[in-house]
Parts: sequence; structure tokens; C-alpha cells
Amino acid sequence: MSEIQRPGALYQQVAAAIREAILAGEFEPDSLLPSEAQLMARYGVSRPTVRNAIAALRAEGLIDVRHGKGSFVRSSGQPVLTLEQGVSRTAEDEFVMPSGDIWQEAEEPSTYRIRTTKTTGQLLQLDVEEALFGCDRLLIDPSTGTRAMHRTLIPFEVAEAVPLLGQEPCKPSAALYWVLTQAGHKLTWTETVRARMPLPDERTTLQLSDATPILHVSRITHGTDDRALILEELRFGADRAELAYRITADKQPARRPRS
Amino acid sequence: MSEIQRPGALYQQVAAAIREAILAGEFEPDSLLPSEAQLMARYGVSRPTVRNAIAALRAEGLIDVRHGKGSFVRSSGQPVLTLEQGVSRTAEDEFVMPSGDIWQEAEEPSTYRIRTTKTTGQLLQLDVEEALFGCDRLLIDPSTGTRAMHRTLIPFEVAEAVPLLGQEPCKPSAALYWVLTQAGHKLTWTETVRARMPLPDERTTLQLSDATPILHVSRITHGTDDRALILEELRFGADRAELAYRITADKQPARRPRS
DNA sequence: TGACGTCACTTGTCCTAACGAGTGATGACT
DNA sequence: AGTCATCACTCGTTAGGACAAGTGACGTCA
Repeated sequence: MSEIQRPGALYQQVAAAIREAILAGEFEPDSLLPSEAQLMARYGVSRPTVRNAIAALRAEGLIDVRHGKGSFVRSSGQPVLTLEQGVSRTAEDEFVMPSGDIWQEAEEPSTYRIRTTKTTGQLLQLDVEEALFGCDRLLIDPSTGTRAMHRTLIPFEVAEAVPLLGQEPCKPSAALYWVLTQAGHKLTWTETVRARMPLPDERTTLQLSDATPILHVSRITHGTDDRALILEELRFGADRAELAYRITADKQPARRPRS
Repeated sequence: MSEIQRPGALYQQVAAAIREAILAGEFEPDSLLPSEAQLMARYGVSRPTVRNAIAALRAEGLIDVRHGKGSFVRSSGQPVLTLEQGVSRTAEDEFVMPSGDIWQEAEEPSTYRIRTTKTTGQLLQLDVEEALFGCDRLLIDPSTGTRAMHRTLIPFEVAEAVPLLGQEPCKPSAALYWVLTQAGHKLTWTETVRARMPLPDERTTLQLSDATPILHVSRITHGTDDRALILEELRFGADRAELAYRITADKQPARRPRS
């Protein structure tokens, strides 16, 4: 009977009431929320209204709902895994993406040959219709259960120019960087970080729960002549892992800012 | 009358059919999808089923729905703004967060004094109950309309130890770095990148549409003695902007990887 | 004791129905 | 011609009902 009147739609008022209760700590993380029937009685509304409110909280990632059991306050757990990008480690995995030596391949990587699409072509500075090697991997960190999708794209032109690469371009990431270095390249790369909601296949492959965005890292590695050599993409659930970049300033601010 | 039977619930079949049509390019970006009534007739289902299917597509970020107008295919637009983090630019904004000289302050920054919370305390390596200066800003890039929330946290201890800082710790980002450098610090920082769904207040402040995650960057700046000096946080909608890190490898892989 | 069926509880799906509210075009009235 | 009321269309909200399906506990039966 907690009469509520303020903002807009009924279900939004109910959602706001539950949200405030959660954020105020009235419900422990992982604890069971009142059932739909109880919420109907508590606020004097119909089931569609309650379900609408619950749907809003699910979309915010505040609660998890399990069929036959009830709604649970999502433990606002920070990511358990930190991927340190661009940080010197051991010689082997110094350049490896994703960082860390924890990753296992869930299955045989799938190799294929495609042609440049609009997006990949722009990133690799290629013309349209240029041929590429592609290689997809599903990586798993057994200790945390974190899953990640990894993709490597190598233009034909690059693969043919680099010895040891042309025959079998779908190498593990570490081997790839070693081969490129042996070919005389001094490597530089740019990583672009984006976030978006997963597509259904990404949702199932990465085993993501509701309202979990994915972090999408694109790394373009450049060789000595500043030409783009390979494009690597990494996708994983943002609830499991985070990215860390350690930056050391060579220069210091030279003059006083105007403001 | 496109009879559909395969996977699970009716609304999922409807959602899958629409999703495939969109991804197959049968609907142009920004084009109008059939109305609810038309979809009801097309698939022979009731309105709740159609609305459930549409809700699923909204949660995936595939479509936008506007009251009184209809459902529109979301232009899968990549972010229009790239924040180059840790990249040398002009002397002034070299260290500034967010990068770029495009940002304007939407309103007066709000300054406050708080004590360490569980999360901020850990990040700044502080004990609990230690006092902090806080400063929140709302930043806008007028050319793209991109909005970003910026927060600065400075421990009392740091503010008192640095001349020019104690009286007015809520300075613009560029001035802050300059003052710290003048105090003899050689600056280093670590940026941690996370993604999550926005809370309601973040949704309204950043003017985010449905199913838009936010990118959350935490930068901890360390001084010469490797002590944490300040914590900066930046939040923005992942549909508007992306992050870029340029990484130059000093060392090259030394020995051949095992695999 | 152990296996299994039943039952009560939960959320999931689907329907009909009605009204509220935003949008844009049409047409009448000034 | 210009202004404004109306209307048809859209999605938004809320109600009530019914049955399916997952879960766990309890109790019966072999």
C-alpha cells in the first residue's frame, strides 16, 4: 500500500520504488525480491504493470530474473578480470591480445577467406574487394569462466610479403607478432575501444546475462613503413573484464594553460 | 502470413524475422518499420506479442521507437567522436581528460567534499573515512552534441601538499596537471575502461537512447613517488564516442614463442 | 532408504480489451 | 492566406484472464 504518485507511468513509479530500495541497500545483493504476486498486492497494481516495472530494472542491469525462482538483486560486482593492454610483460605475450597467459582456446579456430567489407577496409586502409585471411577464436579463462571472441584479419598482400606467414596465416597471436618482427618490422599499434549491446549470437557465445554490454577492442598493428599489417578484434562481456592502459608521459606540460 | 515455427516463443520468432530482415538490409537505416497493427496482421499474432518482439529488438539496440510515429531502424552509426587518450598533442591539453579542445562546460561545476567510499578508496590507495575534494562537470561537444560527465577526486592530503591547489582544488583539468607538474611531480597514469548500462540519472543527463551503454574511464594519476594523486572519471554514451590508444613498442619480441 | 510423483510456488507466454497521448495531415473557419 | 479544430494514425499504459513451464519441497510408494 505504499501509495506512490510522483513521476509518470504507474510502472515507472513502481520501478523507481524498487530501484530506490535496492540502491538504498534494503535488499542484499543476490537476495530474493518480492514475487510478482507480492508486488501486485504491495502496490495495488496489475501483473502487467509489475512485469513492466521489472522489465525496466532488468534493462538497467539492476536485477536478474530466473524462471521459476524469482528476481534477484544483481551483485553489482566489478569486473573480476583486468586486461592490461600495452604493458610490458614477459617476452612471449608482450604483444599478445588479449593480454595474459590465462587464455585457452575453446575449440579449433575457424579460418576463412573473405574480401574487405566497408568497415574492415577503412580500418586497414585497403581498397574494396581486396582479399583477406580471417581467423576466429573463442577464448576462455578457466579460472573465472570469462569468454572472449577473438578475430584476426590479414590482407593477402601482407601474408604473401612476409615469409612463414603465407602458408599458414592463422597462427596464435604471439607467433604472429614474432613472425612479423622477424620479417624486419618494428611494430606499433592503435587500439580503439567501443561498447555496444550484443547481438543474439554474441549473447549466447559469450554467455551474457541481461543488460550486459560488450567491450569491443580493435587493434591495428602497423609495421616499419607505417602500413597497416593486421587487424585484431576482441569482444567480451563488460561484466567480466575491464581494460587497463598504463601511460607514462615522456614530456611534461611546457607552459601554463590559459584558463 | 509468413508462417514461422522454429525456435521458441512466438514473440521471439517474430523478433527473429524482423531482425533478419533488418540485418539482411531489407529496411534502410532510419526507415520506418511496419506499425504494430501491420505486424499483427502480417504474423497473425496479438498486440502484446508484437510489442514483446519490438521490445526485444529495442533492447538489442537495433531499432528506435518514437511515440506517435513508429519504429525506425537505428542507423548502426559508428561513434562520431574519437577520444585519443595518452597521445601527445599541443602542450596545453596533452594531459587533459577528455582529450581534445572541443569540450565546453554546460554549467557551473559543482564542488563538494566527501569521504572515501569503498570503491574510490581502493582506487586511490586511501584508508576509509579519508576526506576528498570532489568536482563534477558536464561537458558538451557542440559540434556533435556529445555529452560527457567528468569527475575529479583529490584527497585533502594531496591538495594541502601542493601549493596553489589547496585553496581552489576544483580547477580545469589542464590547470590541474600544470600545477602538479610545477610542484615537482613527474606524472604517470593508469586508465581503466569499463562499460555498463546507465542509471536513470545518467540516461537523462547524457541524453541516451535505448540500449546505449556508457563507457566509463577511470584515470589515476601518480606522481614522482608513485603515490596516487588524483582520480578522474569520465562517462559518456558509447554510441557517440570511442576511445583510441596509440601504443609504441619499445622492445620487440625477444625469443620465439613456444607454440 | 531411495526413487518418484504430486503440489505449490515461481516466472514465461499469449490473448482480449480499453483508453491515454503524441504526430501529422486535412479541411473548415476567420 | 493564415489559423486552428478535427481526425486518423501511431505507440504507451493498464487491466484481467488463462495456461505453459521451471523449481523445490513434501510425501508416498516400492
